[in-house]
Amino acid sequence: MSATPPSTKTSLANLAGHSRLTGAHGRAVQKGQQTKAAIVDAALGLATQIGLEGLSIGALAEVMHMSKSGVFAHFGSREELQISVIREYHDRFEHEVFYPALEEERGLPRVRALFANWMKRTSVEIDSGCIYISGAVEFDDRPGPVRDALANSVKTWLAAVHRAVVQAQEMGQLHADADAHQMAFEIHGLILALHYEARFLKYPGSIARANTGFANILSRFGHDASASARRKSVKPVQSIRNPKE
Amino acid sequence: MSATPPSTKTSLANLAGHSRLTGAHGRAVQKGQQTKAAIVDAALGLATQIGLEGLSIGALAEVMHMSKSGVFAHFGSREELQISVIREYHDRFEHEVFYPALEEERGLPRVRALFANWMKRTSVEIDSGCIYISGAVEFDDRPGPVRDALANSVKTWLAAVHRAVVQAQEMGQLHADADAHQMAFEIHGLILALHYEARFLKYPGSIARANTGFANILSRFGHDASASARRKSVKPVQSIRNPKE
DNA sequence: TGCAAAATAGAACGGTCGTTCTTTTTTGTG
DNA sequence: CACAAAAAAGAACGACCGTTCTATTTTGCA
Repeated sequence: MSATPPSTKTSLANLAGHSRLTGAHGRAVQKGQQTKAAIVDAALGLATQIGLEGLSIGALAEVMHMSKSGVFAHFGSREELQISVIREYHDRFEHEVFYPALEEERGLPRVRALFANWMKRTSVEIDSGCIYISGAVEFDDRPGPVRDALANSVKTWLAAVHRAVVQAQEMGQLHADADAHQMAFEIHGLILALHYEARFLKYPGSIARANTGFANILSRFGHDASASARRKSVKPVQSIRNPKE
Repeated sequence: MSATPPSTKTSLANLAGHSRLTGAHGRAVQKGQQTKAAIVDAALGLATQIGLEGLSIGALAEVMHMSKSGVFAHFGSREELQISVIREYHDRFEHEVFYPALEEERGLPRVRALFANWMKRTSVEIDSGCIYISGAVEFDDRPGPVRDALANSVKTWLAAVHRAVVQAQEMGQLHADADAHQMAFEIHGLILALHYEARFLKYPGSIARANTGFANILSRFGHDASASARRKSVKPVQSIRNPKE
């Protein structure tokens, strides 16, 4: 929560490149970006614990040993701070979960790697909290740029999972007529149930259950073992087909 | 969100029965309980939308066309108000989801009914929000009586689902060696994924996916079709067995 | 080293929050 | 109808919030 490098690209300050030095009047920009990155880092730590909505500039300033206005000046608004936090989280998620999985070969191995990395991260977040989950609840029906940033970030990730499943299908490692969206949905559910039951309810064994659930999903959508009765999984349950949504 | 009857038992006011009339000095209690129930009803409506933490006495007073202190006096603290809301939600959930399913016969039919009723309610909550989900995020790591009330309520419900699954096992309608906790976990995941993807991401088709997922689970844990290769579902994935949690 | 620009601090603002008091109104029954 | 108890209103509190404005300090190149 604090060992990460400054990561330069914090946000929309230096639009035109010049990757360092020279502002309009030949002036270097450095210290600002640096402390801003440190602030975002601390803010991310706070936000994962108490949520993006709970994140207050006063508390953040205290953690940073700075004045409220000093912190505030870096962002110009609380919303921009929240968005910066989301961007930072997105980047870290990408580097910890997504990119490493790309080094596994396309198809089932990559799908497994994506889930394994996701699980690793979620296991940590059982203690720390997860912005993608708490943020979803906080910005459920609160439109605006923060919600958009959050939703886009999540959608990008879920699309990556879906894409990996489709690739596994194309390579003949999963049933060709299986529904990749269905599989991604069920995997997402496992992660959410893990987070809920382990972090909130403190149920032991949740991590093992999520892993087992993933194996169960693979064994149903894969066509190795026992591909007998059901293809394309099963029809929806008879009784409830709510026309809504 | 407002058509429900007063439901008398609001909370810890009239401990000793006398189901109506006569306080300590031979005085009837009526108007108070009545408006208190109305306040809780309105509070529940607000809390499902903006969360238990977002629920403010000022906003609630405005909705009720009352003064802040007038509303406050009924609860004595914000925490007690939140707990009252949780109790009210618990009762409604019980009456809409749990009790009706008890009229189905023990075993698989009751499991199906529980899930169907749960889905019906969740489908509504895609628009309104759900306290069990938002509250879990808000009180993740915030100990206290509110968290306890919420967690106990959820645990009661999840235990009921688990019990129904075990009964279906005992009646030979599911694999005897299947893990009932695993099945309950996966079902819970479907509901959470539905809520997340439909309410936050606005993905269409989520309801159908949750229903399909349930059918998939049944077809794996049930022993009718294709009970070939895997019993007790599958072993956890090899790579990640995090000792934590 | 001087000096402008950038970064930070400090004080104050209007607003909302939960809560506490005191006062007024409403209620229900003897 | 009277009258005490219950319910509701009203005003004020201290605390924190995001934000604005002005002053001070720090920074980094000429």
